[in-house]
Amino acid sequence: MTTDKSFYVTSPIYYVNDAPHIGHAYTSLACDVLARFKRLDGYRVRFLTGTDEHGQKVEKSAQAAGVDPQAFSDRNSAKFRNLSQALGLSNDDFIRTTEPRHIAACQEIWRRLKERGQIYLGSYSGWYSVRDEAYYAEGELVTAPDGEKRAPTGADVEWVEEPSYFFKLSAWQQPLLDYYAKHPDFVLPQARLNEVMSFVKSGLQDLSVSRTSFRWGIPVPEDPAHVMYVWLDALTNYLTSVGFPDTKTDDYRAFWPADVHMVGKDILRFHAILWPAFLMAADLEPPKRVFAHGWWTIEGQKMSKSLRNVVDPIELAKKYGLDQVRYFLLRELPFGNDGDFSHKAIVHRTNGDLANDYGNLAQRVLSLIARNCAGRVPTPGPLDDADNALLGAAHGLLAEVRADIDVQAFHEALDRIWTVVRAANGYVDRQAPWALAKSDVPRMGTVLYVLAETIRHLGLLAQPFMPGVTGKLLDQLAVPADQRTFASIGPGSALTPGTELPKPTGIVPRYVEATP
RNA sequence: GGCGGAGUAGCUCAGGUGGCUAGAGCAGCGGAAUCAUAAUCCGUGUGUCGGGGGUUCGAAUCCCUCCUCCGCUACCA
Repeated sequence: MTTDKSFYVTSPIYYVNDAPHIGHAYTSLACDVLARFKRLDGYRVRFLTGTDEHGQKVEKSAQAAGVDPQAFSDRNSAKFRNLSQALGLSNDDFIRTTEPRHIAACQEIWRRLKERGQIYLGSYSGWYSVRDEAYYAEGELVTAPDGEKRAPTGADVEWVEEPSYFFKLSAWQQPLLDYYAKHPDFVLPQARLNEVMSFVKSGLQDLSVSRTSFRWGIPVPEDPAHVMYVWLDALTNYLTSVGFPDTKTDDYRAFWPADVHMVGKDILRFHAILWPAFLMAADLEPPKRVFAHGWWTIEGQKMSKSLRNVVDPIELAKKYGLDQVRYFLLRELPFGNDGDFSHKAIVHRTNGDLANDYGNLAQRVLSLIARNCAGRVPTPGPLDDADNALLGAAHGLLAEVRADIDVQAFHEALDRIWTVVRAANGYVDRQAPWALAKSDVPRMGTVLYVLAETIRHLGLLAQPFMPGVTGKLLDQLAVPADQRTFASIGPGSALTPGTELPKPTGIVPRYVEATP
């Protein structure tokens, strides 16, 4: 399908100093659902993910591991690439900040900012701990019993100054506030925009955007003693992927400004304040939306290395099934909220919603057809009110789900689809096609046709969330590959009576506890 | 401390520009059915809508106040 509609969604680039965990998977899956939905809805889509590889932490971790930072980054970046594969992500690009294309983009952004007088050389001063190799903010310091200021780690701190380039962030306070006012949906959930605005209102200071204290970063053009501040480096990846600094390319024109930057709530500020400020200062357009989602606890506990409860998403997918994990993460809680991931919850949720409601609906309908209609799509007769009500609900779903997806309300979208799943199960019981098989065969055909059409829609619409399960469902309805986009929603692409169907098999297994 | 959000059935939440007998899912209880993955369907909630006060013919929904919880309050990412 050709179209002039385009959609650009990004995950953050993940820091190679971390091991992939459920939080990374969550962000990426949300992006993936958006990307898949928009593709099915006729958009030209670009979904970007990747890894963030510069910074003092990486430099130090590499040192500790006895390898050079590039080798360290190569190794850990590969873990995130594997994660994308294991999750079945449909990303169109995987960017690494150590790639030449990205270094070029960053240096060009820098030049632009410099030319436009947005960056100046000054000196960065602050409380520095030699032992921790880190600066601390005034507020973080603690006063020791002897009256001396100490780092929160207890280390000695000293007041030091180093030369640094600064970005005139202070100049963008009002333009940012104007931008927020003009784009009230720039940050979602809305409560997060309030936080961002109050932060900006409280006053912005110029930002140190270069460092001389370590080397693992992108050299500042014409002053290679400095490397760029990691966030200026990292955020620019969103531009790199669409071809920047070449703003004339097809990709750049189609995809910039980005439609959604999906981020965890911890990095919202960088995306909602620094990033639009950098862009405006470079005379580039700010993104259309930043969505800040919440965090998962594990069995009621915060995930942490020390608790050793860090969940490997690949293991989860192996244990529960990839589509089950996808469904659970996006259905269990309002997107944006924090939630708890527990074994009990995912089993309850997926057995109840997926196996019992969704999978079993498909199975009962398909096997009724297999047994009573010689395995062919039945021929419908006249439709009564009950038939029209169910079909109408199925046909009307797209518009409603689309509205939910457009504000990243994944849980609402799924809830809405499930109202039709439940309605369909109720319809099966009330119509009792197994009884009609003995009393009124033509009516039975109508009922089963209505049901087949209904599950076709339920299959089409759930594709972004569960590509595997829905693929099996659509296969069993003999829906051709080219009739699986949302263009096939509605009666225009209805199943053709008489079409031969494959033998039905279950599409979603129940999770059965291993008996000890 | 400052700013912001939230407190609604056992659980998770929706509603909230004031006005149908306050809703959904799950759990529980009762029943039906037997096509299906022992899956499904139907029925069932006397809830102080956090407490108190106020405005109003009428408030979960507006105002005041109190209590509780949560988030944000910049340069490791």
